[in-house]
Amino acid sequence: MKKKDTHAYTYAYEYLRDQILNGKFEPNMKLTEEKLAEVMGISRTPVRSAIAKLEQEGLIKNKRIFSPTSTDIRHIFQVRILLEGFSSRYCARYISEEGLNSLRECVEIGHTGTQEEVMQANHQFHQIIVKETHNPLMIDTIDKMQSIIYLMRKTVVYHKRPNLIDEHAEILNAIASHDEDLAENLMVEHLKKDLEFSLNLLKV
Amino acid sequence: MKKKDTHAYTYAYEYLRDQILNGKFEPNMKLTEEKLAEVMGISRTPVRSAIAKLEQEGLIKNKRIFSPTSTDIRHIFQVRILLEGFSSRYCARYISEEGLNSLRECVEIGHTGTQEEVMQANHQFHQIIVKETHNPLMIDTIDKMQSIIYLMRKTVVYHKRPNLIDEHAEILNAIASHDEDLAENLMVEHLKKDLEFSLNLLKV
DNA sequence: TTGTTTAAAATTGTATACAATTATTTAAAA
DNA sequence: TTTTAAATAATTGTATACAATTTTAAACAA
Repeated sequence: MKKKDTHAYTYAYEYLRDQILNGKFEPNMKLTEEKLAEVMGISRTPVRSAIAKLEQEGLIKNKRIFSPTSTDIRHIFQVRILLEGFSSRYCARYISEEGLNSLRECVEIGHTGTQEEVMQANHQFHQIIVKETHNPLMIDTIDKMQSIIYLMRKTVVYHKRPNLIDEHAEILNAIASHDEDLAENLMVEHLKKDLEFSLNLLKV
Repeated sequence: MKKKDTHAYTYAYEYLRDQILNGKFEPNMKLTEEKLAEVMGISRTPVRSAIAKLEQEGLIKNKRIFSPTSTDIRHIFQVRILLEGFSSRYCARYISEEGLNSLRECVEIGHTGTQEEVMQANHQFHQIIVKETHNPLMIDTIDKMQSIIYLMRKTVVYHKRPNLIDEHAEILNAIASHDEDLAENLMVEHLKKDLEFSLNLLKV
């Protein structure tokens, strides 16, 4: 199953990440390097690197699968809201015409696409806004949260949260009309709704 | 020089970090695992881990010493200001009495301590405020920026930026009197001044 | 010169053996 | 029994050899 055109540690990273995100591991399960290495048909060394990286991203904590509590998720969103709120404000002031068009496309797909496409477009919409800050640290920090954000997004799209796409459209409008306060506020409210919607579902 | 009571990879991490922060390496210099391992008297394996961690913290980029441009530093502060501004607001609402006392102590040392103590107290002051959010991701994110922030702080303290401690005292007052807006604003302004002061000095 | 191709060297990635540490089990004492 | 201590097993940390890759240098053609 090992690909020849990529490094073993990349394979290990992606394999582990997918397994975790798709819930193939018991929550809180202990990961041992040797067993994983055997399953993947590689040695411990690349598995080690992969685990170290996933620890940095918060998917693994202390060699155990991290299954966030609702408090953990609230904490993650507290940071996310701060960074994406700022990014939206920044976009309202500085966004390029191409950026705007990309955002419009995402909203469009949100209305017409398949569930898989909507997932992707949703991700893109937020990604573009952050990228437009052109701040590598900002982009990177949000990037490292993506794995866990992905778990949320799946819930939201899969269970068809009401107004999801409409809210994107509103944010887009605020950005397009350079209304900084509105853009930030709408993004903050949008994310808070995502958060509460997901938490309610996860609790059931 | 290797300590017996700690892991080799911890030693490697701390050694490299210190060397970088104290400017012992050429900016942009390429780090090779084998040479570093030889210098430290350990094998490549722990050196690898250390480098990987420092890459995550932004002190190394692509196996090269990262020497931030002023644009890089502005980007870092853009994120820092966002997170510490929020934390100050949060403190103004929720801080504990112990927290307040710790902050008071930091201000006190800022007035009376040696340069080394002032450095430490300055760090503590900001650290406490972030810690009081009790948000692990927030704390962790700021933590990973510390290495680079340290470079700034050294400049600010060493060159005795005017009003440094007074501004801390004002922030403390705002927090103690639960004035959220003021606490956030003062922190934001405080950090912006740090930034500009450092950038001006570094440019000379 | 400049650019392209090939050979050599340097460096990183991976596997594996062994050492150090940590967790688990077993057995003895209270 | 319950607790403590010792022994054993499991796991992680480190060194090292070798393979794959990347970088550098050299040789040659345009």
